[in-house]
Amino acid sequence: MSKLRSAPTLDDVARKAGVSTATVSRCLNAPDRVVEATRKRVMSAVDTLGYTPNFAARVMAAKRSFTIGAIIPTMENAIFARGLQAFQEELHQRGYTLLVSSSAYRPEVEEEQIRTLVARGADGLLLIGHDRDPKIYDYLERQKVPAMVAWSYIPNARAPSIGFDNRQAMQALADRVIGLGHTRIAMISGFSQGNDRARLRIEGVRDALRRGGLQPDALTVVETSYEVESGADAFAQLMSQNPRTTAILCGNDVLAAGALRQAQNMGMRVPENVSITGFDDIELAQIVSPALTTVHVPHREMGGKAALELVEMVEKSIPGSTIRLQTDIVERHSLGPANKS
Amino acid sequence: MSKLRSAPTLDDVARKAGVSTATVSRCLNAPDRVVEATRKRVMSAVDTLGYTPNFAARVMAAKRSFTIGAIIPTMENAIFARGLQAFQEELHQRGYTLLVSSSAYRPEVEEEQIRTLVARGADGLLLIGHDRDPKIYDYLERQKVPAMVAWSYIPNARAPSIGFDNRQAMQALADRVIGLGHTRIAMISGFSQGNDRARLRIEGVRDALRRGGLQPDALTVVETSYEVESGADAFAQLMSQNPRTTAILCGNDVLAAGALRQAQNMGMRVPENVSITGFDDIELAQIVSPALTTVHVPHREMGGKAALELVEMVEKSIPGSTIRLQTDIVERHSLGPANKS
DNA sequence: TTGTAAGCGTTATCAG
DNA sequence: CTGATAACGCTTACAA
Repeated sequence: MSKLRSAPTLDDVARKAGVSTATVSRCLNAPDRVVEATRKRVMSAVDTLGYTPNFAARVMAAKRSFTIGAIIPTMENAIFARGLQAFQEELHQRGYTLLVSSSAYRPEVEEEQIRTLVARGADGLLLIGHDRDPKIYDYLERQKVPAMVAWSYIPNARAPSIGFDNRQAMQALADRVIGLGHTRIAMISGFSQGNDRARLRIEGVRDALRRGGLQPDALTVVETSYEVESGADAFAQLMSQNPRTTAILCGNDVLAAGALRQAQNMGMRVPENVSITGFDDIELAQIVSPALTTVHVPHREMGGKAALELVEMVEKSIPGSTIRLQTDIVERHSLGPANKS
Repeated sequence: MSKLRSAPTLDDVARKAGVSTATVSRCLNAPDRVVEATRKRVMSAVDTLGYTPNFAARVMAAKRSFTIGAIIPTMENAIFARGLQAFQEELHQRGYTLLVSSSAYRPEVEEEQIRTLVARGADGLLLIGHDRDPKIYDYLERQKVPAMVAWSYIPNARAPSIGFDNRQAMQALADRVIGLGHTRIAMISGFSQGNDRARLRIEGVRDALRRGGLQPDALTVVETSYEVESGADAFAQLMSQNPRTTAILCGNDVLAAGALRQAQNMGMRVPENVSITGFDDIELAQIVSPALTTVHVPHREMGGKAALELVEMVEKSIPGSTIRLQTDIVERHSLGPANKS
């Protein structure tokens, strides 16, 4: 009693090839465990029928989904795009499929999505940054779903991570700014609450201030959402608070692009009147003019290695190691010497 | 014989609440079909156990996955990001999860991903643009997986679509350019092969040329990949071919941003020496300077309505209707009157 | 309103 | 090397 025009099943293939379903299954999953002759017969049945295995059934039976989930804070700008693309390419090569969802920087949303992904049988998870309710790590451990953190390097954290030292990277950039003679410095950051990357970058600036003999506490930081518009607003606010500011360090390139636009709208020249720096080195950094001096992050390398590492964790049930990547400063044209006014 | 520390199942909940698995299932899927008292008991069992339904099992049994798949050409720039975000938000509200994958503008990859998504039990699919092997539509029909096309409006196509008339939209912009006195016009487009949006936009420019009494065949079009860098290269090429060109229409904002940068690198002023226009009105368009005159596309509206329509198609098994959205020209500063040199 | 039990399409264990 | 057959966890007629 053939179901009408429904997708062919293992059974259909088995019947057509005159073998058992077990054999068909083997042909697909362990081809070497079946003789050439039958394998051929089965394979031809497979594609004359246009058979595709039913995913849900496979997951249920095998208790593996060959699926990796990733939850990123946002898809609305390119910050995570390139790294994720590399991540997905690497996974694909290894036979895994990537499921992406975005949390809009909301911890509750992220938590819900983690649970959803786990319920869907994700074999492993990629998370951005370390900051989250410890319960989540407990949950993941109980469920035995390995997770890898990216975009942040923190050794001995709850989860292994691949990334760079946000604090040190930002400090290096701030050192440079200070070295150029800037003393009246301000910062535009993303919200640091629950965001270790943002928090550490602020700390990095303070470190540099301290090293440069300046008052770290005097640093004015405006925290805002990661949008161009917000960067623009923050810039205006900072400038009205202290018009003599000569350098504004931004938590990322998106914010910097906004600050830059606002500076120009206010009739200021960059970097002659005010210097602006970014972070991430996304494409945007090269598009604005003047192009942004920023911190280059090896996004593709990070994504690719994250995939490799996570797959290892999944397949060998090992803890996973923490990997540190280097960043470097790319000098373009938005940072110049302090204007001795 | 309790499996050690494995995720709790329906059975565990049923036992704990002293009811049958059927009842628990009902509590979760049709709460009104069970009396308040038992429902409460069940629900409390559910969350003391921290129960989450097993997705694969649910899909197998219900033959529904509450999952919608979307395949977009790229995640590397923001073209599809905003629309997709709206799409996902709307789906989420209706209890669906979105699975995204990107095909890197490669038809074979797209086809494979469509099959993967279907095998995973996607209840419906969102595809970008109409151009693809007709076999794919046949396949989708056989599998009874409804698909909706976005970013392009073409009535009576194989699949219902939501989008705008790419040809007419580009024509309107080109009309404006011509109205400003430009006659030596060139175009930078994405590859038009297998990309109806790109192809129709080129046609739109030709239409405008024709209406303006100019030679449509004389239009030089450079086709390239949708990257800033490519836009820059194309601009250089176009200018060396015909240095007297006064306006360059670009297939999208990314290309336009590249062209703009290249123009400036070559020491040309925009729009005084050459006008450049974009398409899409992504954030980028406002960030570059001069800001791009471009075609505004209602991305969020498109994404939101696509979700609504697709869910309807899935739930009511109806064909789905084709919806046309309006675009409009947003005038910023990259387009000016023709320079009568 | 609730329970019983038959699938759903694979994989995996055991025999043969 | 291949074939039966028992799970896997849930939904859903059908009965009670």
